[in-house]
Amino acid sequence: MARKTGSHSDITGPRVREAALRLFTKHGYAAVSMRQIAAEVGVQAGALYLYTPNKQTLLFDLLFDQMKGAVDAMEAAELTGTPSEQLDRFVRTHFRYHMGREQRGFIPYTELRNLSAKNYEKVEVMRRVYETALEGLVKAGQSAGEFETTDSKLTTLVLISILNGVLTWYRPDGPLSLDQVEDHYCDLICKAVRLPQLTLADRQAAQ
Amino acid sequence: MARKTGSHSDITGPRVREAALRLFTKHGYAAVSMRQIAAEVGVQAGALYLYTPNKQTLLFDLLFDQMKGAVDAMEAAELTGTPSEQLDRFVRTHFRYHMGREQRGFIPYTELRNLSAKNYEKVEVMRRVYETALEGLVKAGQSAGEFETTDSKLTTLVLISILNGVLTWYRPDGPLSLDQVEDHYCDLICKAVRLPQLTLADRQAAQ
DNA sequence: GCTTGAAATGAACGTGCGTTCAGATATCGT
DNA sequence: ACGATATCTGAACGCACGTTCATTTCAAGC
Repeated sequence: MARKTGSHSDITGPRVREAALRLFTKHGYAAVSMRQIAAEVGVQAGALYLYTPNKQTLLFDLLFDQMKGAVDAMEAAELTGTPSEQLDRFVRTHFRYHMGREQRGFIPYTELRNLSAKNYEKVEVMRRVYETALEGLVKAGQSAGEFETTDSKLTTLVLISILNGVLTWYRPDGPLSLDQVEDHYCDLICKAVRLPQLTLADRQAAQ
Repeated sequence: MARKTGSHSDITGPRVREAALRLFTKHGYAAVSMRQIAAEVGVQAGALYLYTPNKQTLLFDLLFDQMKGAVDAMEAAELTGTPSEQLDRFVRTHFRYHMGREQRGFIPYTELRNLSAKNYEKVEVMRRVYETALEGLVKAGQSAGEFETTDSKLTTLVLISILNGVLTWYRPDGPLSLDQVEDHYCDLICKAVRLPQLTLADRQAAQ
Protein backbone atom coordinates (compact mmCIF):
# COMPACT_ATOMS: atom_id res chain seq x y z
CA MET A 1 0.00 0.00 0.00
CA ALA A 2 1.19 3.53 -0.69
CA ARG A 3 -0.72 6.45 -2.16
CA LYS A 4 -4.42 6.41 -1.35
CA THR A 5 -7.05 6.56 -4.09
CA GLY A 6 -8.53 10.04 -4.46
CA SER A 7 -5.75 11.63 -2.47
CA HIS A 8 -4.87 15.28 -3.00
CA SER A 9 -2.74 17.68 -1.03
CA ASP A 10 -5.53 20.23 -1.34
CA ILE A 11 -7.70 17.89 0.68
CA THR A 12 -5.28 16.24 3.06
CA GLY A 13 -3.46 19.47 3.92
CA PRO A 14 -6.47 21.25 5.41
CA ARG A 15 -7.60 18.05 7.07
CA VAL A 16 -4.27 17.82 8.88
CA ARG A 17 -4.71 21.34 10.19
CA GLU A 18 -8.30 20.69 11.21
CA ALA A 19 -7.38 17.50 13.03
CA ALA A 20 -4.51 19.23 14.80
CA LEU A 21 -6.74 22.15 15.77
CA ARG A 22 -9.37 19.84 17.18
CA LEU A 23 -6.91 17.69 19.11
CA PHE A 24 -4.76 20.54 20.41
CA THR A 25 -7.90 22.31 21.61
CA LYS A 26 -9.23 19.22 23.33
CA HIS A 27 -6.14 17.62 24.85
CA GLY A 28 -3.44 20.28 24.62
CA TYR A 29 -0.38 20.37 22.40
CA ALA A 30 1.96 18.34 24.61
CA ALA A 31 -0.57 15.54 25.12
CA VAL A 32 -1.23 15.02 21.41
CA SER A 33 1.09 12.88 19.30
CA MET A 34 1.71 13.13 15.59
CA ARG A 35 0.39 9.58 15.31
CA GLN A 36 -2.93 10.66 16.85
CA ILE A 37 -3.25 13.49 14.38
CA ALA A 38 -2.40 11.14 11.53
CA ALA A 39 -4.99 8.61 12.72
CA GLU A 40 -7.64 11.34 12.82
CA VAL A 41 -6.85 12.19 9.21
CA GLY A 42 -6.69 8.51 8.25
CA VAL A 43 -3.07 8.42 7.25
CA GLN A 44 0.30 7.27 8.60
CA ALA A 45 2.39 9.59 10.76
CA GLY A 46 5.08 10.08 8.15
CA ALA A 47 2.61 11.57 5.70
CA LEU A 48 2.05 14.56 7.96
CA TYR A 49 5.51 15.82 7.09
CA LEU A 50 4.36 16.57 3.57
CA TYR A 51 2.20 19.31 5.09
CA THR A 52 4.22 20.61 7.99
CA PRO A 53 7.96 20.62 8.67
CA ASN A 54 7.32 19.57 12.27
CA LYS A 55 4.86 19.50 15.13
CA GLN A 56 5.97 22.84 16.53
CA THR A 57 5.27 24.64 13.25
CA LEU A 58 1.85 23.02 13.11
CA LEU A 59 0.95 24.62 16.42
CA PHE A 60 2.49 27.93 15.46
CA ASP A 61 0.57 28.14 12.19
CA LEU A 62 -2.69 27.44 13.96
CA LEU A 63 -2.08 29.96 16.73
CA PHE A 64 -0.77 32.65 14.43
CA ASP A 65 -3.64 32.31 11.99
CA GLN A 66 -6.06 32.35 14.87
CA MET A 67 -4.69 35.63 16.19
CA LYS A 68 -4.17 37.14 12.77
CA GLY A 69 -7.69 36.18 11.78
CA ALA A 70 -9.11 37.83 14.87
CA VAL A 71 -7.22 41.04 14.14
CA ASP A 72 -8.34 40.99 10.52
CA ALA A 73 -11.94 40.36 11.53
CA MET A 74 -11.77 43.34 13.83
CA GLU A 75 -10.41 45.57 11.10
CA ALA A 76 -13.04 44.32 8.70
CA ALA A 77 -15.69 45.21 11.26
CA GLU A 78 -14.66 48.86 10.87
CA LEU A 79 -15.51 49.96 14.37
CA THR A 80 -17.21 53.34 14.23
CA GLY A 81 -19.55 55.39 16.37
CA THR A 82 -19.31 56.02 20.07
CA PRO A 83 -16.94 53.96 22.23
CA SER A 84 -19.99 52.24 23.64
CA GLU A 85 -21.14 51.16 20.22
CA GLN A 86 -17.63 50.15 19.25
CA LEU A 87 -17.20 47.99 22.32
CA ASP A 88 -20.50 46.30 21.63
CA ARG A 89 -19.37 45.56 18.11
CA PHE A 90 -15.95 44.39 19.29
CA VAL A 91 -17.47 41.83 21.63
CA ARG A 92 -19.81 40.51 18.97
CA THR A 93 -17.11 40.34 16.32
CA HIS A 94 -14.79 38.51 18.69
CA PHE A 95 -17.37 35.93 19.56
CA ARG A 96 -18.66 35.42 16.03
CA TYR A 97 -15.20 35.12 14.54
CA HIS A 98 -14.23 32.24 16.78
CA MET A 99 -17.57 30.53 17.17
CA GLY A 100 -19.35 31.45 13.94
CA ARG A 101 -20.51 29.06 11.27
CA GLU A 102 -17.02 28.27 10.03
CA GLN A 103 -16.65 26.36 13.28
CA ARG A 104 -13.14 27.62 13.61
CA GLY A 105 -12.54 26.38 17.12
CA PHE A 106 -10.28 28.08 19.59
CA ILE A 107 -6.92 27.08 20.99
CA PRO A 108 -6.68 28.73 24.40
CA TYR A 109 -3.85 31.09 25.22
CA THR A 110 -2.46 28.48 27.60
CA GLU A 111 -0.94 26.74 24.59
CA LEU A 112 1.27 29.73 23.85
CA ARG A 113 3.76 28.33 26.34
CA ASN A 114 4.42 25.43 23.99
CA LEU A 115 5.78 27.74 21.30
CA SER A 116 9.50 28.24 20.77
CA ALA A 117 10.82 31.67 21.73
CA LYS A 118 10.89 32.88 18.13
CA ASN A 119 7.41 31.63 17.33
CA TYR A 120 6.04 32.96 20.57
CA GLU A 121 7.27 36.43 19.74
CA LYS A 122 5.50 36.44 16.40
CA VAL A 123 2.18 35.41 17.89
CA GLU A 124 2.66 37.82 20.75
CA VAL A 125 2.95 40.69 18.29
CA MET A 126 -0.49 39.92 16.93
CA ARG A 127 -1.92 39.52 20.37
CA ARG A 128 -0.52 42.89 21.37
CA VAL A 129 -2.18 44.48 18.36
CA TYR A 130 -5.49 42.95 19.31
CA GLU A 131 -5.39 43.81 22.97
CA THR A 132 -4.02 47.27 22.37
CA ALA A 133 -6.98 47.96 20.11
CA LEU A 134 -9.29 46.91 22.89
CA GLU A 135 -7.44 49.00 25.43
CA GLY A 136 -7.62 52.00 23.11
CA LEU A 137 -11.34 51.51 23.04
CA VAL A 138 -11.52 51.44 26.82
CA LYS A 139 -9.44 54.59 27.05
CA ALA A 140 -11.61 56.34 24.48
CA GLY A 141 -14.67 55.42 26.50
CA GLN A 142 -13.10 56.84 29.60
CA SER A 143 -12.16 60.19 28.10
CA ALA A 144 -15.54 60.41 26.39
CA GLY A 145 -17.09 60.00 29.80
CA GLU A 146 -18.99 56.91 28.77
CA PHE A 147 -17.03 54.41 30.83
CA GLU A 148 -16.47 54.78 34.52
CA THR A 149 -13.46 52.53 34.74
CA THR A 150 -10.28 53.83 36.30
CA ASP A 151 -7.43 51.51 35.31
CA SER A 152 -7.71 50.92 31.55
CA LYS A 153 -4.96 48.27 31.52
CA LEU A 154 -6.57 46.23 34.26
CA THR A 155 -10.01 46.67 32.74
CA THR A 156 -8.73 45.40 29.42
CA LEU A 157 -7.32 42.31 31.08
CA VAL A 158 -10.69 41.58 32.63
CA LEU A 159 -12.41 42.03 29.30
CA ILE A 160 -9.96 39.64 27.66
CA SER A 161 -10.64 37.08 30.38
CA ILE A 162 -14.34 37.33 29.72
CA LEU A 163 -14.00 37.24 25.96
CA ASN A 164 -11.76 34.19 25.99
CA GLY A 165 -13.58 32.51 28.83
CA VAL A 166 -16.71 31.96 26.80
CA LEU A 167 -14.69 30.42 23.98
CA THR A 168 -13.48 27.67 26.28
CA TRP A 169 -16.90 26.39 27.22
CA TYR A 170 -19.31 27.41 24.47
CA ARG A 171 -20.41 24.62 22.13
CA PRO A 172 -22.55 25.43 19.09
CA ASP A 173 -24.48 22.20 19.61
CA GLY A 174 -25.23 23.12 23.24
CA PRO A 175 -28.48 24.44 24.67
CA LEU A 176 -27.61 28.10 24.17
CA SER A 177 -27.80 29.80 20.80
CA LEU A 178 -25.02 32.00 19.53
CA ASP A 179 -27.26 35.05 19.74
CA GLN A 180 -28.31 34.38 23.31
CA VAL A 181 -24.75 34.13 24.55
CA GLU A 182 -23.62 37.09 22.50
CA ASP A 183 -26.36 39.32 23.85
CA HIS A 184 -25.78 38.21 27.40
CA TYR A 185 -22.06 38.87 27.23
CA CYS A 186 -22.55 42.26 25.61
CA ASP A 187 -24.97 43.17 28.32
CA LEU A 188 -22.69 42.12 31.14
CA ILE A 189 -19.61 43.73 29.66
CA CYS A 190 -21.39 46.95 28.87
CA LYS A 191 -22.70 47.14 32.40
CA ALA A 192 -19.29 46.29 33.84
CA VAL A 193 -17.79 49.38 32.26
CA ARG A 194 -21.03 51.16 33.06
CA LEU A 195 -22.04 52.50 29.74
CA PRO A 196 -25.71 53.19 29.03
CA GLN A 197 -27.06 49.84 27.86
CA LEU A 198 -27.76 49.61 24.16
CA THR A 199 -31.25 48.72 23.08
CA LEU A 200 -31.85 46.49 20.09
CA ALA A 201 -32.91 49.56 18.12
CA ASP A 202 -29.66 51.31 18.97
CA ARG A 203 -27.67 48.36 17.77
CA GLN A 204 -29.47 48.17 14.45
CA ALA A 205 -29.00 51.86 13.96
CA ALA A 206 -25.30 51.51 14.71
CA GLN A 207 -25.01 48.70 12.23
CA MET B 1 25.79 7.64 46.77
CA ALA B 2 22.37 6.90 48.19
CA ARG B 3 20.59 8.68 50.99
CA LYS B 4 21.30 12.42 51.15
CA THR B 5 22.57 14.04 54.35
CA GLY B 6 19.83 15.78 56.26
CA SER B 7 17.07 14.13 54.26
CA HIS B 8 13.62 13.68 55.75
CA SER B 9 10.31 12.69 54.24
CA ASP B 10 8.71 15.61 56.09
CA ILE B 11 10.87 17.92 54.02
CA THR B 12 11.13 16.16 50.67
CA GLY B 13 7.45 15.25 50.48
CA PRO B 14 6.14 18.83 50.50
CA ARG B 15 8.95 19.92 48.23
CA VAL B 16 7.86 17.36 45.65
CA ARG B 17 4.35 18.75 45.71
CA GLU B 18 5.58 22.32 45.50
CA ALA B 19 7.84 21.55 42.57
CA ALA B 20 5.05 19.71 40.76
CA LEU B 21 2.63 22.57 41.40
CA ARG B 22 5.08 25.12 40.07
CA LEU B 23 5.98 23.11 36.97
CA PHE B 24 2.43 21.97 36.16
CA THR B 25 1.26 25.56 36.44
CA LYS B 26 4.02 26.87 34.22
CA HIS B 27 4.35 24.22 31.52
CA GLY B 28 1.27 22.06 31.88
CA TYR B 29 0.99 18.49 33.13
CA ALA B 30 1.74 16.71 29.87
CA ALA B 31 4.83 18.78 29.16
CA VAL B 32 6.43 18.11 32.53
CA SER B 33 8.41 14.93 33.18
CA MET B 34 9.00 13.20 36.48
CA ARG B 35 12.71 13.77 35.91
CA GLN B 36 12.13 17.53 35.72
CA ILE B 37 10.20 17.49 38.98
CA ALA B 38 12.93 15.42 40.58
CA ALA B 39 15.61 17.81 39.35
CA GLU B 40 13.70 20.75 40.84
CA VAL B 41 13.65 18.98 44.19
CA GLY B 42 17.28 17.95 43.81
CA VAL B 43 16.74 14.23 43.77
CA GLN B 44 16.62 11.34 41.30
CA ALA B 45 13.37 10.42 39.55
CA GLY B 46 12.96 7.15 41.38
CA ALA B 47 12.83 8.91 44.74
CA LEU B 48 9.57 10.64 43.79
CA TYR B 49 7.77 7.33 44.10
CA LEU B 50 8.30 7.40 47.83
CA TYR B 51 5.86 10.32 47.90
CA THR B 52 3.37 9.59 45.17
CA PRO B 53 2.26 6.32 43.56
CA ASN B 54 2.47 7.93 40.11
CA LYS B 55 2.39 11.14 38.12
CA GLN B 56 -1.37 11.07 37.64
CA THR B 57 -2.01 10.96 41.37
CA LEU B 58 0.38 13.83 41.88
CA LEU B 59 -1.75 16.01 39.61
CA PHE B 60 -4.97 14.77 41.15
CA ASP B 61 -3.85 15.55 44.70
CA LEU B 62 -2.85 19.06 43.71
CA LEU B 63 -6.06 19.78 41.83
CA PHE B 64 -8.31 18.24 44.44
CA ASP B 65 -6.66 20.07 47.30
CA GLN B 66 -6.84 23.28 45.32
CA MET B 67 -10.60 22.94 44.80
CA LYS B 68 -11.25 21.59 48.28
CA GLY B 69 -9.21 24.42 49.77
CA ALA B 70 -11.20 27.00 47.85
CA VAL B 71 -14.47 25.51 49.06
CA ASP B 72 -13.23 25.39 52.64
CA ALA B 73 -11.99 28.97 52.44
CA MET B 74 -15.43 30.03 51.26
CA GLU B 75 -17.14 28.23 54.12
CA ALA B 76 -14.71 29.73 56.58
CA ALA B 77 -15.54 33.17 55.20
CA GLU B 78 -19.11 32.68 56.46
CA LEU B 79 -20.83 34.75 53.85
CA THR B 80 -23.52 36.83 55.48
CA GLY B 81 -25.40 40.02 54.80
CA THR B 82 -27.02 41.08 51.57
CA PRO B 83 -26.25 39.22 48.34
CA SER B 84 -24.22 42.25 47.29
CA GLU B 85 -22.06 42.06 50.36
CA GLN B 86 -21.74 38.31 50.01
CA LEU B 87 -20.61 38.56 46.40
CA ASP B 88 -18.04 41.13 47.34
CA ARG B 89 -16.72 38.83 50.04
CA PHE B 90 -16.78 35.84 47.68
CA VAL B 91 -14.62 37.61 45.13
CA ARG B 92 -12.11 38.73 47.73
CA THR B 93 -11.93 35.35 49.40
CA HIS B 94 -11.42 33.64 46.05
CA PHE B 95 -8.59 35.93 45.10
CA ARG B 96 -6.89 35.92 48.48
CA TYR B 97 -7.07 32.15 48.85
CA HIS B 98 -5.20 31.51 45.63
CA MET B 99 -2.88 34.49 45.59
CA GLY B 100 -2.46 35.27 49.26
CA ARG B 101 0.73 35.12 51.23
CA GLU B 102 0.93 31.33 51.25
CA GLN B 103 1.82 31.71 47.57
CA ARG B 104 -0.32 28.74 46.78
CA GLY B 105 -0.23 29.12 43.03
CA PHE B 106 -3.02 28.05 40.73
CA ILE B 107 -3.28 25.19 38.27
CA PRO B 108 -5.77 26.34 35.64
CA TYR B 109 -8.90 24.34 34.91
CA THR B 110 -7.41 23.39 31.55
CA GLU B 111 -5.39 20.73 33.33
CA LEU B 112 -8.54 18.91 34.39
CA ARG B 113 -8.49 17.15 31.03
CA ASN B 114 -5.34 15.33 32.08
CA LEU B 115 -7.13 13.56 34.91
CA SER B 116 -8.37 10.01 34.60
CA ALA B 117 -12.15 9.62 34.46
CA LYS B 118 -12.37 8.59 38.11
CA ASN B 119 -10.13 11.38 39.36
CA TYR B 120 -11.87 13.92 37.17
CA GLU B 121 -15.20 13.04 38.73
CA LYS B 122 -13.91 13.61 42.24
CA VAL B 123 -12.51 17.04 41.41
CA GLU B 124 -15.62 17.89 39.44
CA VAL B 125 -17.74 17.28 42.53
CA MET B 126 -15.82 19.94 44.41
CA ARG B 127 -15.98 22.31 41.51
CA ARG B 128 -19.72 21.86 41.33
CA VAL B 129 -20.04 22.71 45.01
CA TYR B 130 -18.03 25.87 44.50
CA GLU B 131 -19.81 27.08 41.42
CA THR B 132 -23.22 26.14 42.73
CA ALA B 133 -22.56 28.29 45.77
CA LEU B 134 -21.72 31.19 43.49
CA GLU B 135 -24.78 30.61 41.37
CA GLY B 136 -26.94 30.50 44.48
CA LEU B 137 -25.54 33.87 45.37
CA VAL B 138 -26.40 35.25 41.95
CA LYS B 139 -29.92 33.87 42.21
CA ALA B 140 -30.36 35.35 45.66
CA GLY B 141 -29.25 38.71 44.33
CA GLN B 142 -31.78 38.48 41.56
CA SER B 143 -34.74 37.66 43.75
CA ALA B 144 -33.66 40.29 46.25
CA GLY B 145 -33.78 42.76 43.40
CA GLU B 146 -30.17 43.73 43.85
CA PHE B 147 -28.85 42.16 40.67
CA GLU B 148 -30.26 42.88 37.29
CA THR B 149 -28.98 39.77 35.58
CA THR B 150 -31.39 37.52 33.73
CA ASP B 151 -29.69 34.16 33.18
CA SER B 152 -28.09 33.13 36.46
CA LYS B 153 -26.29 30.14 34.94
CA LEU B 154 -24.69 32.20 32.21
CA THR B 155 -23.86 34.98 34.64
CA THR B 156 -22.14 32.52 36.93
CA LEU B 157 -20.03 31.25 34.03
CA VAL B 158 -18.91 34.77 33.29
CA LEU B 159 -18.04 35.38 36.91
CA ILE B 160 -15.99 32.18 36.99
CA SER B 161 -14.14 33.30 33.88
CA ILE B 162 -13.28 36.58 35.51
CA LEU B 163 -12.31 35.03 38.82
CA ASN B 164 -10.03 32.47 37.24
CA GLY B 165 -8.74 34.81 34.57
CA VAL B 166 -6.93 36.99 37.05
CA LEU B 167 -5.27 33.96 38.62
CA THR B 168 -3.59 33.12 35.32
CA TRP B 169 -1.79 36.42 34.92
CA TYR B 170 -1.44 37.95 38.39
CA ARG B 171 2.04 37.79 39.90
CA PRO B 172 2.60 38.93 43.49
CA ASP B 173 5.96 40.38 42.48
CA GLY B 174 4.36 42.38 39.65
CA PRO B 175 3.57 46.09 39.62
CA LEU B 176 0.06 45.69 41.01
CA SER B 177 -0.60 45.07 44.66
CA LEU B 178 -3.02 42.42 45.83
CA ASP B 179 -5.36 45.06 47.20
CA GLN B 180 -5.40 47.08 44.00
CA VAL B 181 -6.37 44.11 41.87
CA GLU B 182 -8.89 42.88 44.40
CA ASP B 183 -10.63 46.23 44.59
CA HIS B 184 -10.68 46.64 40.85
CA TYR B 185 -12.16 43.23 40.26
CA CYS B 186 -14.78 43.70 42.94
CA ASP B 187 -15.74 46.97 41.40
CA LEU B 188 -16.05 45.58 37.90
CA ILE B 189 -17.94 42.48 38.97
CA CYS B 190 -20.29 44.42 41.17
CA LYS B 191 -21.07 46.80 38.37
CA ALA B 192 -21.49 43.94 35.90
CA VAL B 193 -24.34 42.52 37.94
CA ARG B 194 -25.41 46.08 38.64
CA LEU B 195 -25.55 46.17 42.35
CA PRO B 196 -25.08 49.43 44.20
CA GLN B 197 -21.32 49.76 44.61
CA LEU B 198 -20.02 49.19 48.09
CA THR B 199 -18.03 51.94 49.71
CA LEU B 200 -15.05 51.15 51.88
CA ALA B 201 -17.14 52.02 54.92
CA ASP B 202 -19.83 49.56 53.84
CA ARG B 203 -17.26 46.84 53.49
CA GLN B 204 -15.80 47.41 56.93
CA ALA B 205 -19.27 47.42 58.39
CA ALA B 206 -20.03 44.13 56.63
CA GLN B 207 -16.85 42.61 57.94
C1' DG C 1 28.59 2.08 68.65
C1' DC C 2 25.85 -1.03 66.61
C1' DT C 3 21.58 -2.21 64.53
C1' DT C 4 17.43 -1.24 62.16
C1' DG C 5 14.73 1.14 59.00
C1' DA C 6 14.00 5.22 56.33
C1' DA C 7 15.58 7.78 52.19
C1' DA C 8 17.77 7.96 47.98
C1' DT C 9 20.60 6.21 44.08
C1' DG C 10 21.34 4.68 39.46
C1' DA C 11 20.63 1.42 36.24
C1' DA C 12 17.29 -0.91 33.87
C1' DC C 13 12.61 -2.10 31.68
C1' DG C 14 9.28 -1.55 28.01
C1' DT C 15 6.87 1.89 25.47
C1' DG C 16 5.85 5.68 22.69
C1' DC C 17 7.64 9.82 20.95
C1' DG C 18 9.10 13.06 16.70
C1' DT C 19 11.17 12.50 12.59
C1' DT C 20 13.39 10.36 8.33
C1' DC C 21 13.41 7.81 4.17
C1' DA C 22 13.47 4.21 0.66
C1' DG C 23 10.03 2.15 -1.72
C1' DA C 24 5.28 1.62 -3.47
C1' DT C 25 1.16 3.31 -5.74
C1' DA C 26 -2.11 6.56 -7.59
C1' DT C 27 -2.78 10.71 -10.51
C1' DC C 28 -2.12 13.59 -14.40
C1' DG C 29 -0.10 15.82 -18.50
C1' DT C 30 1.05 14.38 -22.86
C1' DA D 1 -0.91 4.29 -22.83
C1' DC D 2 2.93 5.76 -20.61
C1' DG D 3 6.19 8.30 -18.01
C1' DA D 4 6.79 11.70 -14.46
C1' DT D 5 5.50 13.32 -10.25
C1' DA D 6 2.71 13.82 -6.22
C1' DT D 7 1.17 11.21 -2.33
C1' DC D 8 1.49 7.80 1.12
C1' DT D 9 3.34 3.50 3.52
C1' DG D 10 5.90 1.01 6.79
C1' DA D 11 9.90 0.34 8.96
C1' DA D 12 13.46 2.35 11.28
C1' DC D 13 16.30 5.87 14.05
C1' DG D 14 17.68 7.66 18.60
C1' DC D 15 15.74 9.49 22.49
C1' DA D 16 12.95 10.49 26.53
C1' DC D 17 9.25 8.91 29.04
C1' DG D 18 6.98 6.65 33.54
C1' DT D 19 8.01 3.25 36.55
C1' DT D 20 10.56 -0.56 39.19
C1' DC D 21 14.07 -2.36 42.08
C1' DA D 22 18.37 -4.05 44.06
C1' DT D 23 21.64 -1.63 46.38
C1' DT D 24 23.71 1.96 49.17
C1' DT D 25 23.93 5.46 52.55
C1' DC D 26 22.29 8.23 56.32
C1' DA D 27 19.61 8.91 60.78
C1' DA D 28 18.07 7.42 65.10
C1' DG D 29 16.93 4.38 69.15
C1' DC D 30 18.94 1.38 72.31
